[in-house]
Amino acid sequence: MAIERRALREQVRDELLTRMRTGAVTPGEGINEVQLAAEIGVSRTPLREALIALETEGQIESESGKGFRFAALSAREFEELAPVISALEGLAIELSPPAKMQKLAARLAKLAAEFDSEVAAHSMIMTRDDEWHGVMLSACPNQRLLSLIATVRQSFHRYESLLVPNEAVMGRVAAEHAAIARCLEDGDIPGAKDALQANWVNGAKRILMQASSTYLTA
Amino acid sequence: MAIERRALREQVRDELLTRMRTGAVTPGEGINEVQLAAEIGVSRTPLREALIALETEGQIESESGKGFRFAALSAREFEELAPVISALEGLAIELSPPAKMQKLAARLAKLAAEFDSEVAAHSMIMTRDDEWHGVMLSACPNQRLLSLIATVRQSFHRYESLLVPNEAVMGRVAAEHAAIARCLEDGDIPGAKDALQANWVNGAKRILMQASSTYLTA
DNA sequence: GCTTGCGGTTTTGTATTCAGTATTCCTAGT
DNA sequence: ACTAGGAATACTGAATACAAAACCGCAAGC
Repeated sequence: MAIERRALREQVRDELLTRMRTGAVTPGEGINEVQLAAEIGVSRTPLREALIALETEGQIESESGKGFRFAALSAREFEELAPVISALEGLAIELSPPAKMQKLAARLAKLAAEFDSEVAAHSMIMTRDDEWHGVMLSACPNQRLLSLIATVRQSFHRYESLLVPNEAVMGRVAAEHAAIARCLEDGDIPGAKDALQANWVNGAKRILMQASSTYLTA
Repeated sequence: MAIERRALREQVRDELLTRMRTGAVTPGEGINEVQLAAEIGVSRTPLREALIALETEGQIESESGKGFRFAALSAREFEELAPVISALEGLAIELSPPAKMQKLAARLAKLAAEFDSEVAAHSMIMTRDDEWHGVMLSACPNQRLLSLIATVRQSFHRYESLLVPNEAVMGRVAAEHAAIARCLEDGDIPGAKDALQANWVNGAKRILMQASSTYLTA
């Protein structure tokens, strides 16, 4: 086993992300650095470093002198994220070698089918969704694009986790995966892109309608 | 005038960016924190915070224990950036209200024309290019998208600044601006997107061919 | 009654210190 | 001569300390 030594700031970053996704913190909430650092069990320095990293990713906001706060959730941003993700993932598919893509299609279809049957807990859905997209993107050679996608997906997942009922996510994910896999098996890249876009955008709309708007600010 | 008070880390970040763009540092070069901090005139803390922010933007790399280094320039990444930018900016155009877009078209055409005639220094070209794109994107309501574009453009500009002869940039920019403005005046969004994409991708290729590869690693 | 100025307190922003790790350079052994 | 080992050095990563700015409450004045 390759022993791994991760910087503290990375671990803190992950901890913060899970807290944000599990609802352990309320969106928009201000951050008291000493208190939070104590809670996590590190000093302020690595905490601040994690906060700064998350800030440039758009997950945390800050104001000079006022400190950091967890980014507020807004219906507006949620709707903004959908087209961005679909455009980026569509591009990723387009840039992937068609041959490789077609090979992946079978695996994707299988994963999509398994998905349906499985009674999945909320967190499990996310994990599976991430896994599926990981496979789909695994043929894309554009590293920079992949890293961007990862960032944006993080933001989106936060919304899904917090304000979306399980069944809705299930619905979006299942339909999306199946449709895309079908297109990819046929080598129909434009079709896959359309499916992606339709699912993301419509999915976001649908989700917003039934969202328990406890968290949303606007 | 609204008095502005920016955090030190922000100012350091800008300073680092200009150093990277003006070639004051060589790509891939390791960073000595104490030395660089002294040079800039701040302590290590805000410097590190700036470095971390730039790292999540992809402009700086780090390895645990080894510290930070300025991101190396690779032909590969340069080629990777082009399709990402064009996809994002294309999406931005698509999401902008057509009416507003058409209003902007005239201004864009005028700016593009001025551009040609002006004997522009290297830095001036960049400034004008930024300005032009700023106008083009000013009708896009998707904040998240705009912020992503800004980040990616930063990375791209670094390549252009360092390894591209003036005339080549001029060529790309002039052709791109004129073509896009024309399409937008006609309300031809798909055409504008195509023009964008063609210019970015071909431009990148052309630039790479004639690039003084002093800086490039691969 | 509402505003406004002041003192104290809390919290952030930055500097400094400490500890742990990588690197370098020298020495000793083959 | 060349390599392995180890001490010395330098630098990063994290913790702590300090300074400055923002918040809170209260009281005085309009």
